[in-house]
Amino acid sequence: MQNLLLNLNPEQLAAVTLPAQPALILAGAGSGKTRVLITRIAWLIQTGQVSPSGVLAVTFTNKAAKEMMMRLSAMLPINTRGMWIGTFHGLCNRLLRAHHKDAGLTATFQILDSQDQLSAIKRLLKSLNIDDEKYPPRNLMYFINGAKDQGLRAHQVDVSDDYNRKFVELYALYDQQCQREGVVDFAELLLRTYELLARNQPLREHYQARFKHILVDEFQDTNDLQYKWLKLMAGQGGTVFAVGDDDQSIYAFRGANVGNMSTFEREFKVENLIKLEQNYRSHGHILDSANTLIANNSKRLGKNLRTDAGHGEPVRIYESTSDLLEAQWIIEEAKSLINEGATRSEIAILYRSNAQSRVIEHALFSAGIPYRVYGGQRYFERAEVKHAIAYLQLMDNPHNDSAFLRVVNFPTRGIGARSLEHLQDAARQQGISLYAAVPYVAGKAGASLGAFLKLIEGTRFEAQHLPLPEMIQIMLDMSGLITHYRSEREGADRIENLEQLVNAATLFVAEEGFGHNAPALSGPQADVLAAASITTADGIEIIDADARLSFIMSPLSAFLSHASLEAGDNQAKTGQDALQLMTVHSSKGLEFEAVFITGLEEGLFPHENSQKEESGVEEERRLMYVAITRAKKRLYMSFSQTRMLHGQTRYNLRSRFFDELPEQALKWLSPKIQAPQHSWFAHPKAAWVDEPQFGANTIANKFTKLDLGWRIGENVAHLKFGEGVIVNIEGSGDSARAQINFGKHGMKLLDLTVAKLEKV
DNA sequence: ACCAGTTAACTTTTT
DNA sequence: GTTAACTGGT
Repeated sequence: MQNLLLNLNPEQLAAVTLPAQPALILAGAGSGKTRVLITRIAWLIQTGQVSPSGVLAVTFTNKAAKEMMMRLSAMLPINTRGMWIGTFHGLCNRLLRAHHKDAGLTATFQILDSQDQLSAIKRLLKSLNIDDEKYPPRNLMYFINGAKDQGLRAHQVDVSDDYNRKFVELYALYDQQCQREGVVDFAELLLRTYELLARNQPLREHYQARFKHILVDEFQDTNDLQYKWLKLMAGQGGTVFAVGDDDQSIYAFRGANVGNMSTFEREFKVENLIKLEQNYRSHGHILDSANTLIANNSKRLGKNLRTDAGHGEPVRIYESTSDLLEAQWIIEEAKSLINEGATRSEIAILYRSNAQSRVIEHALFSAGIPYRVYGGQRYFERAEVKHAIAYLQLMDNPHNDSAFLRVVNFPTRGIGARSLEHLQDAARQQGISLYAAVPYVAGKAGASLGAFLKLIEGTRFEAQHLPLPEMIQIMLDMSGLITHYRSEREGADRIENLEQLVNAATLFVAEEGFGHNAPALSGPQADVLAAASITTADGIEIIDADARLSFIMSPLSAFLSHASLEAGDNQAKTGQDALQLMTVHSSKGLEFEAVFITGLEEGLFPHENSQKEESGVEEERRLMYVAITRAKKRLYMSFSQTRMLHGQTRYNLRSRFFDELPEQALKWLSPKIQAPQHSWFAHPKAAWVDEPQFGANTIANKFTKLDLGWRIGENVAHLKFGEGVIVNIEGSGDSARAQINFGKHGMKLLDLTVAKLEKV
């Protein structure tokens, strides 16, 4: 038996071996948070305090859940497959499948991803003849998800005005539509499970008794409903072990509530609060920068990272004149890093928003440097895969109208808008699904719809007793998808993706233990199965949800939920050693030898949409904190005076975050403040490299427009508004006015003859 | 049913 | 500058 506790620092050791009481672990970036969480589970099991089936470990991403399982099986001789380790949504899916009747769902209920949800909402609005200008589908979706994330049903939402009343009404109708179609959205998975457990006492008590230890990763990212869910699962005296970092809370925009950390502390009467402040990732100057920056936030639980690694190199800061040059500079630096022996995949280029990647990609492409962009389209989100999935969904649950509409005329089979209108009328009249309404449509339209219905039923018949991969192969052939893409010019990739679906199914069936060669249970996990069926004191039989999908649903249902819950790899194909490009958000949890944080400009980072409220700026600051703490040895930050955004040139000030960094940790590679007479000529390098790109009609000639000595792009200072950049000048002489970007004070139009402006 | 041409929008993102 | 969604013509 290996000693799990070796090589833990005193804080980590204390956290791992805490008594069975509620605990909050404040774990800074790079402090070994995941390690503590996993070792805690292993230690609890190894010391006999809990059996593997008594552990509930919740994460936010599938990646994190997988990593946890992998590392846990490396520590202990157990099969983690049957354990309750997963995402909130994955675990809820399992519970709802096992108890679908109690939850008011069909056995084959299907899960809508955000795309599906939006189209379901659009469909709803259309069927109700509601003006989607007045009630934008996207807003309605945010409204519904926001309410659900707080644990509120339509009738529980406070109505403030008529506009809101309509939203609430539509929320209720949306839920009815989903119920009719046998589908649930992501938020519904959680809310349904919550309601199931809240209402069903025997079930609740069963799971509360079962899960002796509940462990939560990234606790700062929980929303209100997830917190309530955890509270319900834990019950009285439940032991929740929450690990998180309030300084890394960057998902408030999707409902995450950092306040859950202090609420948890209060409501669970947490006596065990441990801070992990020893950082094993970054050198001193980098860490100092992170610490000094984040100290500007007001609402913090308080934490300061330290390292034994020494100061290391200073943080390098570069000011560029244009986004193009910024990209070129990044590439020059990256090149020299590689020449010095750096591995490409150990270099990351981070940006605030995806739109910024284009310039950088372009420059990398021209320079012939391999790179990888995270956050592209994922496998199960590709159109052709979505189509194939829709056929499978119809085979498993024909009342899924979204799936029906997606493929009823794809490949085209002569079912146009008119035919569908008839069908939708019939369905509405009868209050049934489109599939069920087909017999009610007469004439030519009825005939072609009938043929489609026969196709689905024929496919289901042919496939019914076959293993999942063969089932999918038959669907691909019979649906005509493969034939359709074969006739398309650029269909080869799509066909390959479709064939890939068969492979994915083969892999899935093997991994989830479906089929004949499912591994037999043995060892410490046997009790997982033993609990499969229990009878409570009241004589109510409970079918216990096992963590393995194969016990509670058919391979097809399981595969479909897998497709919705795990959209597939979010990163470009691995293989070649490549530079890593991603948003700051998607960099969370990763680390690199060298990091470039780019586009550090007012309006971009912090983003302009977040500047209205102080809490918004604080979240941006945490985002910046996350970005800084990704770097191990070398950190670059850059910003540009001009940038093409939405097709027009923007003049930005450098980010306020620069003023919040410790000067002694920084090294400015270019002058911090430029002499006014130099303006964009300030960098000889810039001017030369620039010439080819700066054609006669781009930025260069804009600078030639002089008025009263003021130039577009020039940095100025105003008594009241502080520093700004001249974005535009209109008129001339005594009617000249300048549009000036004052960063946090916003854009102002000032009369140049009146305003007291100074050159900076 | 399908194409081309026009228009409006547009942080961050996992499940 | 890009893209999705819509309009009008064939």
